[in-house]
Amino acid sequence: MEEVKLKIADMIKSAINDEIALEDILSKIEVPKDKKNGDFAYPCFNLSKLLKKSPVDIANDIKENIKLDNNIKEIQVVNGYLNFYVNDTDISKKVLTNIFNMKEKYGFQNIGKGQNVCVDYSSPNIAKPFHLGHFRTTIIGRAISNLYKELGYNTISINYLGDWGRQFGLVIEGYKRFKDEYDISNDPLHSLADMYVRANKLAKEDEEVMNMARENFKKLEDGNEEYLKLWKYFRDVSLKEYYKLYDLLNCKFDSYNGEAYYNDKMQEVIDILDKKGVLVESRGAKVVMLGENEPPCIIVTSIGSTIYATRDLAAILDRTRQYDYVKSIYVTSYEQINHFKQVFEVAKYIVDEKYAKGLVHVPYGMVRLKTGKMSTREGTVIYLQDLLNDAIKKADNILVEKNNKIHDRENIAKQIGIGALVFNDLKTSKIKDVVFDLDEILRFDGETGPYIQYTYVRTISILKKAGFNEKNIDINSIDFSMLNTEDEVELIKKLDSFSDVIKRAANEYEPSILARYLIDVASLFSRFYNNSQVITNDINLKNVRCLLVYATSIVIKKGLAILGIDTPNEM
RNA sequence: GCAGCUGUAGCUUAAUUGGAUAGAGCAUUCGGCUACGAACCGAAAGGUUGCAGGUUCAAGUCCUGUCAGCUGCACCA
Repeated sequence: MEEVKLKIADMIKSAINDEIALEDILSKIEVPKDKKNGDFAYPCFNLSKLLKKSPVDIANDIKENIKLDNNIKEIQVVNGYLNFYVNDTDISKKVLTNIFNMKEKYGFQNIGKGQNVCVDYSSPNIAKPFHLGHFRTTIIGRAISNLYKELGYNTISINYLGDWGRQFGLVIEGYKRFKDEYDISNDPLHSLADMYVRANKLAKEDEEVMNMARENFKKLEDGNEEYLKLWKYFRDVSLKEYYKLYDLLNCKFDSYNGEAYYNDKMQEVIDILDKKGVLVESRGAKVVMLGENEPPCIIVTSIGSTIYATRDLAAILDRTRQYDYVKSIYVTSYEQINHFKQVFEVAKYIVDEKYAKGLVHVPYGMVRLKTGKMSTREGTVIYLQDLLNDAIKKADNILVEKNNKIHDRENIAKQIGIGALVFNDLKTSKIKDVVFDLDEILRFDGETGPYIQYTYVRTISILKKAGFNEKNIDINSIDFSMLNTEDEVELIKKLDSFSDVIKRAANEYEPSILARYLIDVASLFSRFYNNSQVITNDINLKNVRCLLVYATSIVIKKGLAILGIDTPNEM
């Protein structure tokens, strides 16, 4: 449809004697909200002053003078709008043939030409269980990474583990004091987290404990063998638990280089800033001054230690060398907006302009409970594993109830349960806070992941029953004019906009655009499915409708895959 | 206090970036399984887009003010 839009712009331009740039016309052409107003519309109001005529007269003039080609079926003038109706059979043929030829490549656009894009997401702090907050960055980050892959970029998924910092002094302190009270091998992360919480509490009450924690971390930094061994143990058991979850969620990372990895790479950052003369002393710390009324970015603290900003800068420098990225995306909650603003500002002193320009922070809203913020100390954290178990169990119960002939129930229950959770997190604008509501998250009907999965299952179920085999299809013998119901035409036009949607979702770092698109596709398909018989005695009609069903199945499967959601073959 | 984000139907939300009658899902009421899978489809009802001004042919969208919630604001990450 994009090229039709271009043609329309061209027609309008010649009809009004070239007074306006093609670009301006093109940018004004819109897709009407109501399909009764056609496939494209051009509002003539802004021409009114220029041409000194009423919008309606202008529209009528254009209509008189325009030279149509056969892409356009009809033009109508309504209230100063010029409404264009495209030739549906043309579109159907183009779209379905395209999908049929491209198959699962449909939607791919090689805009990136293999250039590297880093996506930094998930990044849990080790020695703590994975909770709902980590889930959001993981799911959103992966979707963004997949979207950029679909645009021809080579994406590098980086899990920047929180595996270093003062907190480990406390973790070690807690471990030393309380380890005998726990069965660590059974549930290492909850045990460690609990010890940490207790040590944290002690340290707040007793300055002596805090001092010991500081000392612990200092020893760790200085390479104390016993503590290093302990740290490595914490990291290993943590990763082992995380891998289980990532496996379940089907998440893969290209790098697990966390903060510790940059421990020996920060001096260079300090040196560069120093050499450029932007590193100044302030209140005993070494900082880079930023705006007039803004706090400076602290690089070295007054007691001589580095800080998270320093590590982030070291990571940026390292990633320019390792990956030569055109874009480097950070997916974190909006709490860190100012932090990244600072870091990106300072990065201009450290890396080439092109790398500094490629830095993008993608903030998302926070998960909160009806009672307030999640808090480890209050014991009000929701652990992902528990939620996954709930969702999978619910899916399993429904499967038992609805489909007793199912083949691989255990696996399909996982696909559905997890699909529901993931989709739920991706369907709304990421910047909005989400209030945790178990009933809402575990809904399987309406605008949910399972609804879309279910629609997919119906598509392939039909194709199977119809004996559809894409290898036996002669696309040239298909009569596309038989797809003439409103349901069919609308569905086809929706399928056509898939690549547009991918592009928009990637540009705006907004997976919800794709998620909502898939709801539209599923909903349009369901309507078509309900109103029209696919398997009929009219072999030509059956063939062309099967092709539509097939195209729908491809788009849904591909779309869900980008969001990180599996498509079961039955459910 | 300063800055940023959010505010749309009872609830969860959309609106192609300034366009036509603000569009969905859930919940409620009603209708549809001897048609390819009812985790579905259809219909009804539900709106002063937080509030007040302004710009514009046109404002949920832009500007100013204001209210509410959230987040950040120097050595935690």
